[in-house]
Amino acid sequence: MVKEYSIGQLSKLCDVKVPTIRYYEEIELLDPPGRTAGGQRRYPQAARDRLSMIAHARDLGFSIDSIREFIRMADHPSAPCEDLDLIAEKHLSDVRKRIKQLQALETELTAMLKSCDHGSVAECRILTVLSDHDQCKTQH
Amino acid sequence: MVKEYSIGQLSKLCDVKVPTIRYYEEIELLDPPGRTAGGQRRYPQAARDRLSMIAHARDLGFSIDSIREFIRMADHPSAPCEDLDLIAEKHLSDVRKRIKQLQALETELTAMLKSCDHGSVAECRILTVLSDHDQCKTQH
DNA sequence: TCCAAAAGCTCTAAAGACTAGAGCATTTAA
DNA sequence: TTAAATGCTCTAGTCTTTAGAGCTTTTGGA
Repeated sequence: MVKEYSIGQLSKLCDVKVPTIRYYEEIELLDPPGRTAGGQRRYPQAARDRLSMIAHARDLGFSIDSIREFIRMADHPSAPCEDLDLIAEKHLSDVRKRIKQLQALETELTAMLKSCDHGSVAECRILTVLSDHDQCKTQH
Repeated sequence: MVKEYSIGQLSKLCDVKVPTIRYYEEIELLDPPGRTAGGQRRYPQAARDRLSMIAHARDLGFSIDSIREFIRMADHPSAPCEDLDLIAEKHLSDVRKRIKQLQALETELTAMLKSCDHGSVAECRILTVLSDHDQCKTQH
């Protein structure tokens, strides 16, 4: 007998709030699950995997649209190579851009913390760094 | 005579859309500027600096509320710097976590592209990577 | 088996951070 | 001087969630 999950169980397992799960169904990011005689949702294991993937990708900062592409990719592993290649490449460059931006941000935040040596705001460079783009250690 | 900017000039200089500038004024992130006889906004240099700071901070991922804190502290320069420090620290650890996650994803996407190179159909591991935390090269 | 509590259902509305459009007024530059 | 560009306010929409009201279904213990 196959294990099924209620929406609440899925919510806990994937750390996604119940209304969010219903929202994902509404925007067709999740397939509509089966229902009990009383109308309650019952999810198969596959739904758990997918929701977990969505949650993880969201956490990584991917847009819903990007996730739709991931899903499309995953659902058609036999699609022509060029198509897959193109989609993957687009996402890879996205990921790399994101990493670069975050590394720039890391550098700046580290510099801010270093210069903010628990003095008063008068000497705190966080505000200076934030106001003046030329002060940035990196481009973005 | 002091240089003043129209809202459109400010928009171009700071790369912030015109309605967004008005929105920032509405939520009191920007001081209401002076007006011409005809009622158009005219911004002093200081407004440009502030908007530039706000835009930069938003770009770095700070929330409006965090920015409010920065501004509040800028207006009270004798206050201790620790609060500001805390905000930056919180962001820094967040940023580092995200960098690690994305680097793991980059690895997977690169592998996918490689397997696509020989004209054969890629075995799509992206969904697995995204769903299964245990598969990740790094912790998060 | 019965019943209260927990969990689920739909629907509406809000939050945060913008963004777009309608319809009109003011500035600017040829 | 006059047409184009820009600005004004106001309303309403976007996207991704999240919360609440009011009702129904499930579940677990007596």
